[in-house]
Parts: sequence; structure tokens; C-alpha cells
Amino acid sequence: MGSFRDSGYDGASIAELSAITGLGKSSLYHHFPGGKADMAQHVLEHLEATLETQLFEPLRSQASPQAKLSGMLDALSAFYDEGRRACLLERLCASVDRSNFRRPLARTFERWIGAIEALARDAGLSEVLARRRAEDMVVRIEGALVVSAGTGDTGVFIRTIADLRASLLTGSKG
Amino acid sequence: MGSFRDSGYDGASIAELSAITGLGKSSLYHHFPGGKADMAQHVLEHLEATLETQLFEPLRSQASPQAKLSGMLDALSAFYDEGRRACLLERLCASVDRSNFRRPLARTFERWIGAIEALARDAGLSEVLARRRAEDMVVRIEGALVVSAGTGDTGVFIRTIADLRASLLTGSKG
DNA sequence: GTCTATAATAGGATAGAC
DNA sequence: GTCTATCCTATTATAGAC
Repeated sequence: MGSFRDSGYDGASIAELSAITGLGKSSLYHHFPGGKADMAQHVLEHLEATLETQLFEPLRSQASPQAKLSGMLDALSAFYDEGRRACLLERLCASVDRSNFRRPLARTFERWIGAIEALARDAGLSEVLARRRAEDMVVRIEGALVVSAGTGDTGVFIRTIADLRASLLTGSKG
Repeated sequence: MGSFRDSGYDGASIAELSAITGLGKSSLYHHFPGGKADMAQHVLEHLEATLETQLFEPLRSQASPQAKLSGMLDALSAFYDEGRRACLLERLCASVDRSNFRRPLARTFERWIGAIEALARDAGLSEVLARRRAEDMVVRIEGALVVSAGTGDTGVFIRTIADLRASLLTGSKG
């Protein structure tokens, strides 16, 4: 069944969204006068808020950097169901040229990277290195979800998370 | 404009494929009696062949591991236009549950990882480590393409490739 | 093998009652 | 705010001449 996250913008149909949400088609259009694009944008905003509270916010707590990293990776694994679920951001990339959510997409990626970067800074890494590590972490998470989905093997995701758990805050290479 | 690689399976329409290929709609159906799914499968097979000759084959040459790695990354950068182009494999993941190309998708990922794994073995890495590094490399390439597309910044892809150039064959961590 | 219709249907969106 | 019914367009796919 095709939600935006499972099937992307084009693959998700109003009928399916209706079935999934339990709302009739007319109700959907009542809540989202802008139609399908409006619905997708709302889901994107909801994701942004969820990531903010479940992933980014804990990174700003008083815990140790290693503990915060570990906590974020736990939350991440749960969020993506150990690699079984896809990432909405990735799925929406396919329609980014024909849509209005390029900016929300870019912003969400940016905030994600930024939150990890702050954690790495907090752990004592240099500005440049922290940024690179944060970028690389998001890259690997997205890539792991893609390869897991493509191969049907969530082991790739699980191994990647385990790897990240060990490597973000170490040495000068990672 | 929406080819399969740009827009995914659902985002690409027959009319667009007709315009892009220059073939009329009827000609398309003449060549691909199975319809749209048949066309996508053919594109997938074509990609598989292209990757084989442009990327995997050179990895089996007599050159040094480092030279072969570097060559593959050059070819890769050109293939993805320095991060401006998307990956067909990734885009097709969105429709994998409703289609018949799960197996070709998984097989292509597998061959890609396998080719890099062989290179890493050739460079003296252990079986386990070579596999992990190869997996991680494909993960990072796919992730870098996603994040580049999502943020609209190909710098992520370029930095990732540069990183991979240095890290695949080094040390025990990477 | 390609072209001009045209069929058939799915999908996005709206109307109007309740 | 939700429901049934319906409209309208885009899209997949086919027919049949050339």
C-alpha cells in the first residue's frame, strides 16, 4: 500500500491515502485544500517536527556526546524499523523538480546534519571535521536505507548503524 | 522531464518516454509488449550492462588496486555527472513492492558490491573487511546522491567521492 | 515498425446533501 | 467535517492503416 513514504509522491494515490488515514476523499480535500501536494507537504512538516523532537532535541541535552550519539542511533533504528522502513525525504527527491517541497526537503536535511554537527563540535571535533562527519553520517544512513530496500536485506542498515555508533567521535578519519 | 531515473517508475509517463526516446507511443509498445513495466525492466538491464562494462570490468584488470579504485571513482563521478544525476536503482526502490524488478535491483546492487569487494580482497583486505568496505562504499555513494539531490548541493557527492578515494584500502577502520 | 486515432481506466479533484 | 456521486483530465494501452 502506498503512502508517500512507501511509494513516493507519484506512487501514492488519493484513494490509498484515504484508505490509510481512514478519512474519506472529500475529508482529505477539506483538510488539505491544496490537494495532493498540500498533503505531501503536511506529511513533510510532520516528519520535520518528529525528527526535531525525537532525534535533534535529545542531542542538545546535558548528556555526554557518546551517550547522545548512541541515543540518537537507537531512536533512528526504531524510527526506520531497523531498516525495513524507507525515508520520506529520499522518496520525495524523485519529484522534487516538479514540486514545491525542494526547500522543506533541503531544510530538513540541513537541520539533521546541523544537529549532528553540533554534537560532534560538543565532543571536541574541529568545525570542519564536525561538519564533514555529520554530513557523512546522514549520507550513510540514507544510503543504508536505499541499499537495504534495494537488496531486501536490512543487515546493511544494521551494520551501518553499528559502524556509526563507533566512528563518529573517534580519531581524525572515520 | 521524467525518465525513470529522474522521476521513478510512477513519475515517468509513456508520453514523456516517447518524447525522450523519439519513438512514438505505438513504437514503444511494439518494442516492449509488456508495457511500461517492460520498458523499465529494459532500462534496468541496460544499466546493469553499462555498469558492468564501465565500472566492474575495469576492476578486474591488471592495474594496481589503488589505480583501479581511482579509475572506478572517476567513471562513477562522470556517470552521475558529479552528483547532478540520480541513481536509477534508488529511484526504482519506491515501486519495488508493486513490481517485478526486485530481483534485478537486488542483483545489480549485489554485483556492484561484489566487484568492489573483489578489488578490496585483491588489495589484501580480509574477506570480512573487504565485504564491509565494499558494502559501505555503495551505501555512501547512494546516500551521497540522495543528499545531494535533496539539498540541491552536489558538494556532498564530490566530498564523498574524494573521501572514498582515500579510505577504501587503508587501515582496519575507514 | 511507425503513424493517427481511439479505447479504457485510473487518478486528482469537486458538488452538494447531510 | 464527512459522505455519495460525479466530473475531468492524464495516462496506459490498443486498433488498424500505411
